Amino acid sequence: MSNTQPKRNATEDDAPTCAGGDHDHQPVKFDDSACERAAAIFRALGEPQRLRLLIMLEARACCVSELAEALSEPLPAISQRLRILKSERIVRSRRQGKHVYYSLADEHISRLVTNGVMHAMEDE
Amino acid sequence: MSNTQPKRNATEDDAPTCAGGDHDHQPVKFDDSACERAAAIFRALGEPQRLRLLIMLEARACCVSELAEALSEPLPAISQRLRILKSERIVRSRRQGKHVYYSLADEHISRLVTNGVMHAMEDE
DNA sequence: CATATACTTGCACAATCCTGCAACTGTTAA
DNA sequence: TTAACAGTTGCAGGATTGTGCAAGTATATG
Repeated sequence: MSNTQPKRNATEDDAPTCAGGDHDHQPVKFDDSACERAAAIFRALGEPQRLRLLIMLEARACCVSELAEALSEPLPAISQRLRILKSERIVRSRRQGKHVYYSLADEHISRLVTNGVMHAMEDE
Repeated sequence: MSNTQPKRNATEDDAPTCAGGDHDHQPVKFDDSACERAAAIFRALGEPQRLRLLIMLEARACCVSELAEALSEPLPAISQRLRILKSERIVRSRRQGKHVYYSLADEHISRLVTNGVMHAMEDE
């Protein structure tokens, strides 16, 4: 027998670690929904334009027109991106008179953004 | 054209990002390429299947067939995903006999993955 | 009420990306 | 060398997603 195989070569007598989806064991500490939720967050962070928005919001809360002007982009585009970020609970909006101010939802997000950009800067 | 917009001490000069300039204020210090690089990393983390792969690799290095079996997915699919992750320098591969073992590239990535999943679990 | 400002949403087009199958390369064993 | 195993890569199809313009809401002011 090929003992070159790491350890497991059973076809299906041994339940896979976290696949399947039939029953939840607890070999893995992450359930499926958390995995998908995390991926959704990462995906929302995965566009340069949205990320730039978040980087600006990390410094301070901004209203839409402010962001649009700073990034030299049409206001609807900014609004769309903020909408996506908000739908993932990455940003939070509060109305103040005529303006709607956006800010990062919590410290976790802030750290995620910072870590990602830091890593990118170090790496290259 | 009275601007009712909130105070913006910065001039109408757009591009607060330093595309070429060096010394800026302290609002945000990041260049465009870092932003795109970071977005690329986030995007790579932004698919549940890839993220699951990374979560497994966070525990220990695995070879492709091992991952394929654990996740009950065809081997080419796993290989494709690993290829994408490797192209972003998120994972690293080392050959050992017949097998190719993959592992997370560095601690930064590991922390990014952990933070993302943690956040997802807390949030929902 | 009417108007201007601030922002949002709908819709169509284009680009991107994921998936699955098949064929190909590389490595070990006989 | 051949055969079998381990991974990789190429190529459509199909779905998801970003973009831009236009029209729609919402709030404040005259």
